[in-house]
Amino acid sequence: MDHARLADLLFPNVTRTPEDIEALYPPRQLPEGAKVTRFAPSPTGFVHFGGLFPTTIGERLAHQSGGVFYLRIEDTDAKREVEGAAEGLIRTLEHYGIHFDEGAVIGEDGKICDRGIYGPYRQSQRGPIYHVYAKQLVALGKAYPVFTTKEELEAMNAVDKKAEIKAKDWHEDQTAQREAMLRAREITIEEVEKNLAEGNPFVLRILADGDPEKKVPFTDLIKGKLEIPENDEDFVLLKSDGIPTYHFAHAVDDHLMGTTHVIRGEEWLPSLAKHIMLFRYLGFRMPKYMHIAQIMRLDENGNKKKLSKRDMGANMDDYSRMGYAPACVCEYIMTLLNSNYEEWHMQNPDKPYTDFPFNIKKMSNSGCLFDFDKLNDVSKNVISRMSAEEVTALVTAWAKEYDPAFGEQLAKDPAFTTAIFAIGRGGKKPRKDLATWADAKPYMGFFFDPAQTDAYPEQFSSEDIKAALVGFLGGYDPADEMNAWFDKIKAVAREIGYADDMKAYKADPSAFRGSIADVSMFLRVAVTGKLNAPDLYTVMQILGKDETVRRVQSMIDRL
RNA sequence: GGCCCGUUGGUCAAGCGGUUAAGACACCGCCCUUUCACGGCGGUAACAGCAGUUCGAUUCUGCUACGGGUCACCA
Repeated sequence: MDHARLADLLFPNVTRTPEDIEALYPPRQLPEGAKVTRFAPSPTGFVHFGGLFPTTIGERLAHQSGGVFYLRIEDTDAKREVEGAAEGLIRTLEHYGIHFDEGAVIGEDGKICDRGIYGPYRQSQRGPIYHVYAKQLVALGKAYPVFTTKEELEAMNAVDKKAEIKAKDWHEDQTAQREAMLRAREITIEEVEKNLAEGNPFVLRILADGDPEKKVPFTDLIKGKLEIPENDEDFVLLKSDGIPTYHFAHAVDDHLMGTTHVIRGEEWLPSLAKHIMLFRYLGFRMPKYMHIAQIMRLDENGNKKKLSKRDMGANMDDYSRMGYAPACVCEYIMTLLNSNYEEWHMQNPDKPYTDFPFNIKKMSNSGCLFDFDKLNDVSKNVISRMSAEEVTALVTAWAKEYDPAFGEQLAKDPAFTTAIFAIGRGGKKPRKDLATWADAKPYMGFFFDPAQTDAYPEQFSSEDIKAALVGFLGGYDPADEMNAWFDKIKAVAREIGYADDMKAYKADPSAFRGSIADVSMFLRVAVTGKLNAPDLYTVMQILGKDETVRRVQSMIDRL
């Protein structure tokens, strides 16, 4: 077989050499130790939690080391591509504070364009580059074409390959595949010419020289020392439309773009042998790899499953809908990423997570379960540290989108809303009422509208309650300091036979009709409509005299 | 089914041959408290199993079990 001739036959239009291409991609001028990482999504949908995870690692590693973090769009499968997905991906990532130094970006016209000199950053636009390397491999005798007729191709596209194999016996299928592969290798130059003349499409397959009995040592930055069986599968390099497969594009792009660290899910581990082979054939130096464990979820049977796109809690846009602040989600991700993050954060409560010295060694090598309880806890802490102004702005923005009527109320008087969120905020022990913005309404919605009123517990008579409320109204003076205000409530309690001192009440409950706690509750329900609410004195202060009196009077009227 | 990866409490996890096996979340109890939220104190709860190496294994090795992943002209 004349490989050079075959190469010319297969790629008549490719005139450049790999050297020509290399010249276009000069080595990056970066400080010692700087890492170059990338996020390389296929534009087939939204960003999901399992994707944000490795992305955050890449971003941290690059920016922490003074390196480059870039975005490359792996749009090599036109069939699966979703219109507008790439733009959505970029916007979502931006929302979570992930910024790219280079790569595909959204231009001023809202369309995707390239920024940086290592592009193009969309694989669909890199066809000619891949073909140069493909031609080289053919010329070297390391790749060969496999032709199919158009009819065969259509038939292949029609069946679900994976389902088909699943139905078959694995062993039988693999033996058949192996035989077909060996046969395909024997193609002659005459057959190639004939097929080409007939216009039959071909895929380019690698000629694998590996022996799976032999293991090659490989060090993964997370998994540690691994033993990878050599690849003996003639996997596809170029599909029949001339577009590369992931494997081929990965080798060419990450080499040319100067990626130093590839961060990807551990589902890629089984194809690592292919990549090792490809880098060797191409004469490229391999980047370092980090294969990270998948985020898991629990299925109906209580078994762990990879968190995939369709799952609850997978779509990052769902978090926005649920009212999780990006800062909270990022914080949660950091706790999962590095086990010592929480400790660091407790010691540095005011520093942004980007100050945390992220360490690869501290990463877990087994898959963790997504835990909403933990997310909520982290989230409450993050929000409790925000200023009232910040909370007001974020809750209002969220509500305007997901609960417009409530959003209107919040926006009507920002000073009023801010005063509400200032309750118990600041200081050493801030309130932690909010895990999501959606928690705001049940927490403080009564300020705007005590629509639903909790019922008074049955053991209290309407007469007692009414007497307490009337008594309160009689002495109510909004100018009172908190102590004076509470003393008056105590006085009311005494008048109606309720204990004004909890110790006395607890010592002998039977001596009283109830306690000051109950009287406070009568008032709380009247004013807030709720059995539980933030500090009542402050609530009344914010509500103002007129509204407070109106609400208490309204309750009296209803009793 | 072959290959690969993994396995410390309900969850996330420290631990790198000798520890009373951290801590966080969740849960329970007590305290603080006019409710709630916060905070404080305490509690329940774990090295998948079996061999081997060793004076000594959670830690090293092997096997088994279980879980996960992968085996496309998808990434």
